[in-house]
Amino acid sequence: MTTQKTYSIGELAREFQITTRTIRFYEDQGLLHPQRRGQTRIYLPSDRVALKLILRGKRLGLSLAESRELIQLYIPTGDNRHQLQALLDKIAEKRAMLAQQLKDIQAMQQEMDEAEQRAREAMMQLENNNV
Amino acid sequence: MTTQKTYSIGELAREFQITTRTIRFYEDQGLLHPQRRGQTRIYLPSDRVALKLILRGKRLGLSLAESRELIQLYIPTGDNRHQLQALLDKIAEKRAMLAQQLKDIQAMQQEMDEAEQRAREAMMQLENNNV
DNA sequence: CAACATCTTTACGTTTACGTAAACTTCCCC
DNA sequence: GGGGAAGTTTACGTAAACGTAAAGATGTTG
Repeated sequence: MTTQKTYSIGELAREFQITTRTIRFYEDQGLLHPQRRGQTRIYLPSDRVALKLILRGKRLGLSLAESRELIQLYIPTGDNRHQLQALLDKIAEKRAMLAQQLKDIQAMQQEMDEAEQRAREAMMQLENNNV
Repeated sequence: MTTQKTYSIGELAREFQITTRTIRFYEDQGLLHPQRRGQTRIYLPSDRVALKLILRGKRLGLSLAESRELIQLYIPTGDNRHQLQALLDKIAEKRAMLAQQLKDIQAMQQEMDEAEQRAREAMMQLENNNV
């Protein structure tokens, strides 16, 4: 018997640097589904993974609704063909978004290079004028 | 004499698939600074570039405040050393963010691969059961 | 056993990023 | 010269993602 590790809401909040309010809000929005012991929420490793996905999604500008979709891509899929095709479509859609973001990041990185260049050159100018 | 091209608010809205309300809002937030001919706004190519940066920022999850910072990295920097150092710090900060996003994207792409695999396998199962 | 930490629910407040509507000029066209 | 089409300002509305506060249950520790 493999007993799973469990987490309290406070533990997760500390680990991920968010508030308990935020975690409860994600549950409210259907992104997390913790167990209960009485009133108290008990989180399993799978909840922790979901939380990681949500926060990663946030860093990439996903809405909670979008992250919920993403999480559902991980739920064991005993679906029918129609559902599976919809799933594949969603995956393709997310891929396209990621590809666009990759482009955006590369463009921004290049512009950071150029901005840094300009700043360094302006700094050199100041050095020279001060001799 | 090199006369610059100009754009109306409607032209830009159409080109970037946003509303004029949105463009005016960005001006309100200090992200755009169009000329005026009487009451009417006249946009220069530099405004158009700024708009592109804003929209790219949005795709990467930047707030308008963050995009405003980014845009300021492009303003000709006739600053003093202190300002320039602050500028370099900001650039480094944005770089770190982009690096994190890159990681996030790669992780997500891999998970999309896996999700697609699972979906395809589930589909194959259905095919077999139906023979 | 009193006090403190941690948990709970309920509910109103706040920020960001616009949407939507009203009421008004300006220009162009037949 | 009476409509449109496109521009303007002003202002209230809204969805998303929490923040913040109140009021209470639960556990544990000196």
